[in-house]
Amino acid sequence: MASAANKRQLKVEVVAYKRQRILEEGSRLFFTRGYEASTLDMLADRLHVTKPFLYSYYRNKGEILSAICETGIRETLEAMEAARDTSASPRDMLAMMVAGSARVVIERQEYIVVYQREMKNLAREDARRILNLRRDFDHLIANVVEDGEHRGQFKVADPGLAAVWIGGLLTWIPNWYVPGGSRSADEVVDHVVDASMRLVGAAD
Amino acid sequence: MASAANKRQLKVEVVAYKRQRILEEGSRLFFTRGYEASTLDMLADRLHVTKPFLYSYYRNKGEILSAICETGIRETLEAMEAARDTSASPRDMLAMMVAGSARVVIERQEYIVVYQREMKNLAREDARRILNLRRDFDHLIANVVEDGEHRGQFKVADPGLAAVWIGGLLTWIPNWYVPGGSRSADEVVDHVVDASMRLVGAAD
DNA sequence: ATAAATAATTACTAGCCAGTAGATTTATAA
DNA sequence: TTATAAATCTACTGGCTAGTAATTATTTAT
Repeated sequence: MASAANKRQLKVEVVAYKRQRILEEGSRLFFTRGYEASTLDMLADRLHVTKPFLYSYYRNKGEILSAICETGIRETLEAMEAARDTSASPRDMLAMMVAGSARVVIERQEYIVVYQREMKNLAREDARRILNLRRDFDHLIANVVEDGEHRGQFKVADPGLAAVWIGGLLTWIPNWYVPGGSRSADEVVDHVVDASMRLVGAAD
Repeated sequence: MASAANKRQLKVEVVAYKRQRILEEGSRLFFTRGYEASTLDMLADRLHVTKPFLYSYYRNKGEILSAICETGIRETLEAMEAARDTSASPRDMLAMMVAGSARVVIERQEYIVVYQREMKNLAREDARRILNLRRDFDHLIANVVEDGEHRGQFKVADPGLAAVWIGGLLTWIPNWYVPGGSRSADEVVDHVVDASMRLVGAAD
């Protein structure tokens, strides 16, 4: 039989699950209708609950948005960090970083698009926190590019700018990639990696 | 003294000017506050007029948005077409196309950002019309890339995809370029051209 | 079983804003 | 001048939605 401690534990998990489901449906809804045009009643309907339910898991509408934005950027960042904590050469490391985050972008299209499109709707402080994550992201790329440049594996005029370009390519994916379309996710990943390599002037 | 015909002519110009001013302030407003968060009263205030004034120049709020989006994409398209109607080699033509549209993107940041961010708020038909302009844009690039590929000036696996990447670079500019910042507009243009050349594998 | 605590709901309000009807001012023409 | 037309404004409303207070249902603990 379940102990009191186990029950408490389960309850924590259930709460976390509910919060996550709200974000999932929320990202889909905001993705298709836009943040402002989406009402909390719509979101509640999709979850087969009511609006006050949402308010017992998030303080307000803005907090749901900020959680979505943060999830999107944080997961791509984590994919990059995983590649960084490797002893690969700059060239291979950059390829892994780009491939890893491209996969997250493809998997989490809705989160990424909402993040990019609706950031201006964030409260001051949330915006600042999330912008910092974005900065970390750019710096991670810039560092590898710079490292590769010093070691003669890349040829770029401005590593910071090259990092921005690569970030742009990644963010751009949801604008043209259609899941279930003519190109597979793996093909897309390969293309982004190839394009990134060209941008940093990696030798073939 | 002015003839009746001249007066009529002047009036037409004045109407066009007023419509244009509405778009200018509107793009600035929508750019900073977002479309949905911007009210027509705010827009009217900035123009030192009243809300019904706006309604005598545009049918409704959505028509103002669609006019802004269309301006943004149309001007970049025109810059590209000007380069296409040249007898330059694919390499030079692509460079001119990218440089020209990059200049428009920089000059018209607000229009471009609003176009990209708020497109989902467009009425069905407006969205379709503007999407077609966007397609023309992509095709123009794709054609030059393909041409250059055949003539051995470029080296790309998929010209259509390369065109999408270049479109992405151009659209990405307003996300990081700060007018009056450390990089001049001309530098930015040069960098975009350089990045595009790398993406299509143009020989140095 | 039953009391207490937790979870979720029903039913509401307060404020905002796109859009409009009708009045008023300004320009044009006779 | 004065009559007509054009341009603009004042003043309003109807619908919508974030957020909440009070109620009911469901767990949990004893």
